[in-house]
Amino acid sequence: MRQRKEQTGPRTTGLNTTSMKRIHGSIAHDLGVDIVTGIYKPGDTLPGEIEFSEQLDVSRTAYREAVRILSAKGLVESRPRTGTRVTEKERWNLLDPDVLAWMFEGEPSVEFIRGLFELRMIIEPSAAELAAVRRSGADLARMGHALEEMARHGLATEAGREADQLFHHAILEASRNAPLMTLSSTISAAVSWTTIFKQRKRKLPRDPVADHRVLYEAIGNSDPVAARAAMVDLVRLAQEDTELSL
Amino acid sequence: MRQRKEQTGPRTTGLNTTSMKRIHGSIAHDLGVDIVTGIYKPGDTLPGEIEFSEQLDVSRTAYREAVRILSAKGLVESRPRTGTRVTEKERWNLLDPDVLAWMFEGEPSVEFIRGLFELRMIIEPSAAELAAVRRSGADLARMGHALEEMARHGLATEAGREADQLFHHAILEASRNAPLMTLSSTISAAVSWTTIFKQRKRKLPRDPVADHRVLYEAIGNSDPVAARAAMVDLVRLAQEDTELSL
DNA sequence: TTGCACGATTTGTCAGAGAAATAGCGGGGC
DNA sequence: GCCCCGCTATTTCTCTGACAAATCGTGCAA
Repeated sequence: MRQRKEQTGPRTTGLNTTSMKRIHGSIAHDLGVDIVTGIYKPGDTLPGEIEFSEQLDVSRTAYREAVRILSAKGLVESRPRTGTRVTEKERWNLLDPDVLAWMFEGEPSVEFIRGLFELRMIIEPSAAELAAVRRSGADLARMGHALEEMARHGLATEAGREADQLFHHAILEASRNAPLMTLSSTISAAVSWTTIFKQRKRKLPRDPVADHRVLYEAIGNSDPVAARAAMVDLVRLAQEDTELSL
Repeated sequence: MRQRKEQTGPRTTGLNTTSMKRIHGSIAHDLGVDIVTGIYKPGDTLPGEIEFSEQLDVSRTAYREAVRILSAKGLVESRPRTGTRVTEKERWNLLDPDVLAWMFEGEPSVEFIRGLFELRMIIEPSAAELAAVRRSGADLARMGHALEEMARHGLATEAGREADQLFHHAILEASRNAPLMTLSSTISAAVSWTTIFKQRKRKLPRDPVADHRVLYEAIGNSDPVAARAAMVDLVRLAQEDTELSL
């Protein structure tokens, strides 16, 4: 016995930062998805510990640890007597990798997608600029390798998408700015979303690998102005492409 | 009995996002601070559940829930047999409000402070630009009110600092971008840090309230270019001011 | 040398019992 | 009638003790 009744099954999504192998992890995942997709709305009270644990046939301990996780990400707040309630959206840690991933398990709203691209358009050009100034040879090598992978597999493949994320990640790393680097997963999510859309909805008007190469060379030449411009191009293209698909 | 032996006492810090009233909260807080300040280094193993709970005279339950919180913020990772280890810095959610607050309970490194200001210089001017285009009358009213408060109390006071944070928060809100808004607490931390420094180390060469007013009016006039410029001025000033104090 | 089984250790899960906090209700005083 | 205060019921919080599951390392065997 002691098995979860409602195992909703892994939805077809990419990477998991939280293990999710343990029960408390999968409960946190499921509840998290239900919250960010709006099944539970801000102000709603989650099932009480006894109620929930009996319904799903798990221990109160497991449920409580799951709630701790959600609480740490700002999604819920627990208090005696009133129970555990979903907090208002403004307090959610939307940039938390898990929360972001949970958002993408549903159908994120158009505004949210737009917001993410807007953020990307703010962050990445500056990151590219910094990277052009601060990059080391090792950074450059990583970018070059990712570029090769992209060229080899094409952006429509899983491997190509992975390489794309690696490329952008390498740029963030080269910016030598720790707070900026933590946004890498956020950027990745946006990148992934874009390329998925690209894959299934449109043919690209230009060769995206070539565009990446321009950026790569600008950073290689330690030319921050060109790097910023190239990144702006890159993001704008992705943005327009996505916009057409919304 | 059942009382924590080592209650390190509330360090003199500002706001708590996590309640910390409960035992698991204070354990998470203490451990979190110890991790981000480097007492536990990446790769280190945290005390085992039995060991820790006996030493501090708390239950395994409480300790485990604390570890769940830290794990949700990317600070640690638990596995059977090997124990709970501190993860490498790259995986920490530095933009998590709690993690950020914990960083500031110690003496953050110069690079980190610089990185934070760099991020602020990237984010806030764009946010101001967006706010100038999208702000509502209510947003403007909030900013105006915060401005008045700043003028009344001066930036050297606690009330003044609070008003400053409110002002910047209102701008983020007016940008109408959810992911951007979640960076508000990050910005706040940087703002708070700056003004604290200002207060105890230097006299300002210019009237900061007047500078804020320029920004406020640019946004009021729906002038994104002027708003960006004003915000750049504001952040640069804070940055230079802080730089001198490092 | 390589592969595999096993034992030891640590986290993971469960069950049950109180303790603590608190929202809401009701009674007493004015 | 209105306000303040204490009581009660409910929910989370904490503790305890037990067993399950995972996995690293060891040592044996092929």
